[in-house]
Amino acid sequence: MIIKNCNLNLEQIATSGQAFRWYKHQEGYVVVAGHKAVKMKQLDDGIEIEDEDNFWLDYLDMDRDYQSIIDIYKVKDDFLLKATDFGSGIRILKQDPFEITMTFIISANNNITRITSAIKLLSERYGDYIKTIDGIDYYDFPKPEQLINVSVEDYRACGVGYRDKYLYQLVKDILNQVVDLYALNTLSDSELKKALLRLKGVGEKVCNCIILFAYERYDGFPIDTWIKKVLIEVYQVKDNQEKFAEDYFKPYGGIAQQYLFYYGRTIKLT
DNA sequence: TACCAGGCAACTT
DNA sequence: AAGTTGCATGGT
Repeated sequence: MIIKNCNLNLEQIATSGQAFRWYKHQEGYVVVAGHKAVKMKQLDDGIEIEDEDNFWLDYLDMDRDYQSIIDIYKVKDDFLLKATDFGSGIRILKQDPFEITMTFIISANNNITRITSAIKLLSERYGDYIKTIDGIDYYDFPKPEQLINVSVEDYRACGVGYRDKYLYQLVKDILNQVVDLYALNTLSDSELKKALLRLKGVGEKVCNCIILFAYERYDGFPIDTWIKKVLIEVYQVKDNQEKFAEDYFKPYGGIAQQYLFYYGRTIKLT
């Protein structure tokens, strides 16, 4: 299918730090999501996906008008003007709660390369085989049931480091029906955050990533090491960053944050 | 070698 | 309540 939209850039989405299963492939990307692996290619005024499933329209959040959001932020200050221009093709993907929660537990105090490699290993070892595209095999992110016999050491062997025990605990809690990530979407923002913060390995930052990328809550503002640099060097805010961000970047703090992250990380502040 | 990476849990004060 | 410290691991 072809999707025409000017706020839709594959490379920007792939490198914006929200998804770890977009693989550069020939002229475009192979994207693994929704138990599928498909080729996507950039066009001048949109993208082409080698698949007809309407799942992708939802996954890519095509019902939202990102230009109207950019228009809100680009007039707030010069840095946001540059950031929204630079990342005008970014969209917030609607991703799977379990995969996102596991992924962002792994992301803590880690770098994007290692996170990507750990997610790939987990999928190859424990997820369903999906298909082979141009000689490369693609695997689904494992479902909790497929991780039932995976030990703390097994997680460690996938390169997740000391976060192994957090992953193990999360899967155990899900299998024992202590938590149901797929039932949390009915909760209010604050109740959802409280439920997620109870999980080991999930703190304020990871929680904000999870609610933004998997629960369509766009006011969470994840503050990581890059965003800290932006807040300090650009906005001169060193203390009470959460409070400042919540106020200054509303009402789509999470989306604004994504522009700041993508731009700030690219221009390498300091 | 020391520091960093989409921070967090556990511990101390 | 607020501040400090250790943490796996590969890259620079």
